[in-house]
Amino acid sequence: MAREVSSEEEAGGGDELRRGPWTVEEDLLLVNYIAAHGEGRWNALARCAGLKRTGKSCRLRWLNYLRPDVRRGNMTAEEQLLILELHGRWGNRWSKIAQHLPGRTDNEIKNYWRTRVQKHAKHLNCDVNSQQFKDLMRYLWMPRLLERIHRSSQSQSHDADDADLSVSAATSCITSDLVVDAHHPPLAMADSNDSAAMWQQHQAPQMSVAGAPPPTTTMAQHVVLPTAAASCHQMQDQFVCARAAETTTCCWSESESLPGLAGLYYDDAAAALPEFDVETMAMWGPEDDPWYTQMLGL
DNA sequence: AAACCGGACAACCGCCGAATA
DNA sequence: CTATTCGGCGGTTGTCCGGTT
Repeated sequence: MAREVSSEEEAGGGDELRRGPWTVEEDLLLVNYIAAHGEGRWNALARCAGLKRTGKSCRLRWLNYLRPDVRRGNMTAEEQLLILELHGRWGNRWSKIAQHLPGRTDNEIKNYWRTRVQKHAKHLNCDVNSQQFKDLMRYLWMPRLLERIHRSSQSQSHDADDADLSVSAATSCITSDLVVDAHHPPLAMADSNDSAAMWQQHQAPQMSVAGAPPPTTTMAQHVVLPTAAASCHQMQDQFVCARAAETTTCCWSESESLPGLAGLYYDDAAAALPEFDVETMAMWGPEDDPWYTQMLGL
């Protein structure tokens, strides 16, 4: 947030390096200099631009705030889902996660995680890195986000022309490369190890409906899903199928703390998490309250 | 109206590896 | 080869602001 420079600050500035919030004048200096000369060599840039800031400070200000492609505002459901998903894979690799959310900075994602996700872990009185909390995210919050994405894309799909635009640019860029196959990992993602691991996590529980023949393993109908919404539809459908099946053989989490949880759907998961308070499970705001109420049959 | 509190986010710090002199 | 500089990253702190008491 830029603010006016106080008279004291101007008087006492001298050759001292400035710290604290950036002013409008500093922002203009930095933006204009980068527009004329490009970014990089930040220490020299800071000197040449006449900024009494460290090169590091200039770089951070540019990357996190001034860059024209920085996205601001609330995280979309798609972005939240991706953050949960990618954090589950990579942990606190914020810059790596940010690479998959165009326009979002590592700092913003880190702040989001700390202020939103960790806050809820604290309210639930469980460690954010615990398997219990991870299961909660995976079986309650992520399906919930999927549901919201699905619902919003359904409602927008009535506007046929705008259907694809309903998905944020952020996640559509990322998941456009997801190649979903009923029995094979995604074929095209950033790196093969990650894609295989992510596929395992996205894979639906293997179902074995009583009396039904086991699913064929020769099915190889690759479906290229062009948008995040499409891949979420697939995942959502898999959740629903899993729930519909009378008996399930789970292949998701092998949680020791919640051994029966893997592969369950909302109500099952809620029943398996009796230690959590209903109110504190409401992660996504007041609009989710009715959903939680319904979920728990209250 | 003022004090207090907590959430959100901007900014800084320390460390590390890569690049360069 | 070594020392220094630079850029990137993750953790932490500081600041602002709105809500509550």
